[in-house]
Amino acid sequence: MSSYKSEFMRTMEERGFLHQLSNAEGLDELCAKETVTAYIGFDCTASSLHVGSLVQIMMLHWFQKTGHRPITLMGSGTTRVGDPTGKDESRKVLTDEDIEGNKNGIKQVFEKFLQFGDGPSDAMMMDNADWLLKLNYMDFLRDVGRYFSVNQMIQRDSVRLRLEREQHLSFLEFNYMLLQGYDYLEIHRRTDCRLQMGGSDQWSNILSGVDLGRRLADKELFALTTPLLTTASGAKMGKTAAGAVWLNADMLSPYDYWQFWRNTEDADVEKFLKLFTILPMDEIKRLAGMEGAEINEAKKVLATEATALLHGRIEADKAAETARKAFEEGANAAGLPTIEIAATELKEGLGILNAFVTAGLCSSNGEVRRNIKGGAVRINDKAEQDHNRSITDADLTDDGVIKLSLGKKKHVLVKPV
RNA sequence: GGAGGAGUGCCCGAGUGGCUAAAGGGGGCGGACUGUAAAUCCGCUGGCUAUGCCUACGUUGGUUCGAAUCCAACCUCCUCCA
Repeated sequence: MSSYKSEFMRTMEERGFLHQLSNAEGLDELCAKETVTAYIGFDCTASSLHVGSLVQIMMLHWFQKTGHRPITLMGSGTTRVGDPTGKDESRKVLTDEDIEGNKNGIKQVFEKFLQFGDGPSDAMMMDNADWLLKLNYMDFLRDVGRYFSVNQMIQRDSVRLRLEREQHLSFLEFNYMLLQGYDYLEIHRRTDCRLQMGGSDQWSNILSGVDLGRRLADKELFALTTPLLTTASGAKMGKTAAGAVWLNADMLSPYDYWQFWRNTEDADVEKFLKLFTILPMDEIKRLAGMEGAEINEAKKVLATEATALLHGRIEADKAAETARKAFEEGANAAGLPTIEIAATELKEGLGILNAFVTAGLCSSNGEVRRNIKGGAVRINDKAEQDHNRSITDADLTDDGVIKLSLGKKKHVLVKPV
């Protein structure tokens, strides 16, 4: 079925990673012949990546698994500029300290998916600040700027949309594509990297680098993008009830991460199994063949496998077990997200509004009030109608905790310490 | 540099002196139905120490008893001219 010779390209194709390729045959041949180096860049705009980046990370994972060398590029240099792609407005300028902090937060995730080291296919981490900060403006303009046509630059979606929407686009941001193009050239020079991958929104940025490679290094560089991920009903990937689906455990617990995958739409189960687990294809086919309520089993596998990749098998099994208890037995599973509160404070009584905000279930007292009115607020599984109610140690269950629920799916345990 | 037009809540978009925390739609959240799914239907959707107070219609000032609405300057964008 697949016409590709290299294991990497075959895998990418059958698992649904491919969207655009600059030269499919050429890349396939190269991957079949030798150990290739490829990179993907990541912005340092937040202290954790979220599931939106997971496709790219999985791609690097497979790239390494099929015998090649992946590079993760931390964009701490380009983050100082800000990628205008897909943004309505200029992003706030981040301070260098913020960027450095974000970089450190993001780094941790890669170690879960990639093996770093000095071997031929061991992953490397680079940071474009290492060369971008040293650039000399005049040299850069002359050596790189001459190859960029403003006529073409303003046709690009990232720029055109801003222009059409009558949104400000600073010259600073306008330069982003040059810098990303230059990154590719620089990484190629340093590591003989031949491939840049990324989300489909990065296509034109990647091609800038391909162009530079041909002109300044006289070498064919390759470009590969993944499809833009949306759910079957069209929503963007990566939102949950509580906000973004962060990859760092301190920003989204393994339990919540598991829940995110568990709540996948039926129509997405196969696609997600292929992209976000490393289960063999025939197993995925079997799971994806399930219908009706049975498909819930496939979703549990998806959730556990995806969670295991990120947080480890132990955490994944724990999350699955917690969910089983909470949803299938209705029990007060101890593994639910838990907040701690001083026992003395609990003795005096904690206002229900305060409690739900502290637990992170609501973002303001007003929201708690509205949810109480809407019948969504429960304490120890009992609906609560009184916004003046306090929770006290009298509410402690036999397990020594108090269970706060918002709706049917969101639960937090309060534990006195 | 000149002339004209525009900037509204998470997004789109109505509103041209008080009845406006701002129509409508989208999104989000909650409820019903289910399978912790989708679709559908219903409710909610600025904050607070809450029959009141505060913040909010690009920014800063001003007029007025009262401003998203009027005026001035500034910022950004669009169109035409130079």
